[in-house]
Amino acid sequence: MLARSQTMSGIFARATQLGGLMNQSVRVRFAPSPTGYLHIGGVRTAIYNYLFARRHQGVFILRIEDTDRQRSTREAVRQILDSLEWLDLKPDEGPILQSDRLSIYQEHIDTLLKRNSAYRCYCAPELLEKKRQQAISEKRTYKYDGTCRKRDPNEDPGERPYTVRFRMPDQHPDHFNDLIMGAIPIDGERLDDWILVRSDGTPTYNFSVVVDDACMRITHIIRGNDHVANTPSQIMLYRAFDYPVPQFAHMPLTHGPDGSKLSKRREEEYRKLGISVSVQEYRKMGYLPQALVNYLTRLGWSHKDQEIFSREELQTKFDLEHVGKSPGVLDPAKLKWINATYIKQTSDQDLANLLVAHLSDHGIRVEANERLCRIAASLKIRSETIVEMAQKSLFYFHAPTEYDPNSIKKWWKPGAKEILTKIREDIPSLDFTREASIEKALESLASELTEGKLGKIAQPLRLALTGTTVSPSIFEVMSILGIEETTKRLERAEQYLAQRD
RNA sequence: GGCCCCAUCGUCUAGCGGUUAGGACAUCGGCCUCUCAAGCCGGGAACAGGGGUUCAAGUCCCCUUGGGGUCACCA
Repeated sequence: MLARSQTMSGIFARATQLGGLMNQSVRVRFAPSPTGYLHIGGVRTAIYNYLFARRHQGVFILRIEDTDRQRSTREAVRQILDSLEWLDLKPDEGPILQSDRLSIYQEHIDTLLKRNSAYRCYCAPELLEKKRQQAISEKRTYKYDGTCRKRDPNEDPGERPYTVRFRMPDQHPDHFNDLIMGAIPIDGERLDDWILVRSDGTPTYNFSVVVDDACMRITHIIRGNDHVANTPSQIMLYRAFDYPVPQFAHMPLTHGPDGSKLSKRREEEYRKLGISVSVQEYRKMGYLPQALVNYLTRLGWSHKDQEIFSREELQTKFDLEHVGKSPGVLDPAKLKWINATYIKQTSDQDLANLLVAHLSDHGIRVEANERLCRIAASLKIRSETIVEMAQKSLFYFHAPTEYDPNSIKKWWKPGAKEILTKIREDIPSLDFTREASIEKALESLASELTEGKLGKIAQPLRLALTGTTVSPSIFEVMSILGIEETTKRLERAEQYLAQRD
């Protein structure tokens, strides 16, 4: 009874101090660990947090979980920042580094120790490992046996290394309420005196997360489903501090085509399928950030039948209620379709700007001038990615060095050379700035030479100009290539045919 | 293995007791057409299985099966 009222007043005091959690504005966070590039599943978590914050006029915080100094790198932090910026998911606060907050954890440990809610544990790691192995072999759930729990805190065990453990209370709630998953039972058997501070003095993840989330007054913890099992232990820690317990929303994980959680170790496999665990890869593969955000949001969340959402729509429509409970499988085909949809909506100038970088991968150095805009315009309905667009635009920059053999067989039958010659001779009389002018000329040529069949002229011509029989409108191609280049390519084809025949 | 979660077309999903089970991607036809696309029209394709509850079950309950997650001095 006494304990209960103390707890209640503790919560009240804290809540007052914080301005009251009830009518407090939403504060969410994304907390990746900087151990490599940003994981695509992490991106989805970031998006949901970001969108939730916007929807509720809340604050989106970025926190870097770098207590594992072995694996954390500055480079990884930079990559995370870059990726979030690319996706336009910039945090309102942060990045906050856990490694800068070590003293805060220390204070919290002192509090816990003082309250007898934690104790030092001198058990040797080897011994604990042995006990765990034994539990496993006996098919029991391993649980710390509490050897050091009963130790007198004032006794001096000397200079031996120790960890700090949480003194798990006997009483615990029988469930917690998850905004996505619903009621999740809490299994007391799984609650044990877990480690808060390692023997090297660094805080463990479960400990630092709680302290940080509480101190940053996070109201809603939206994170991956793989954290559900930790949640009960974390809730118990909030209670030990008399901190208000935030709302939890565990979102289903993103799976690979094989149906299991995406793994960074399987990049090779994924590559062949057109997917990746790394966000940056999607950028390299020519995806638009808005398309990726649209796809990732819609993977696991829905708004009736709508597929395409502007950022504004996402920010007003996103809600946790319509997040599904089952994992989503990454589907590159749908991602491509969404990307293609976004490409069509993107201005020629923006596409040209994107193209510049991808063309340089092909050794082509150009600027996003008017010509490149026209090239982009000619390709935008035919490209699912910017990479594909760049690939398809190559013929604009390089005259064909060879012609597709099958196409030659089909379209450059004897007599083809005469058609090409005729076209070339007509060129000086055409207005190349107007596609209609070219179209008119070729049509009249068709009625003269091929019984009005434009295809019989266009295809041999296309082969001469592009080296293949697939390209944007031939009139558009000629117009973009210009009189001089078109003439040159025609002459070259004629030469080729002259040699052959 | 213990614990937890999940289950509608191949994939993402709508559905919140009464539907010809809808949409999107993919796929397959057709139209359009200078090729390829885009666009338009159309087809095939799903409630994992079994018990209940109910006048009525994709929708509620239980079991089975299947899938996933998690069990550290990692995060």
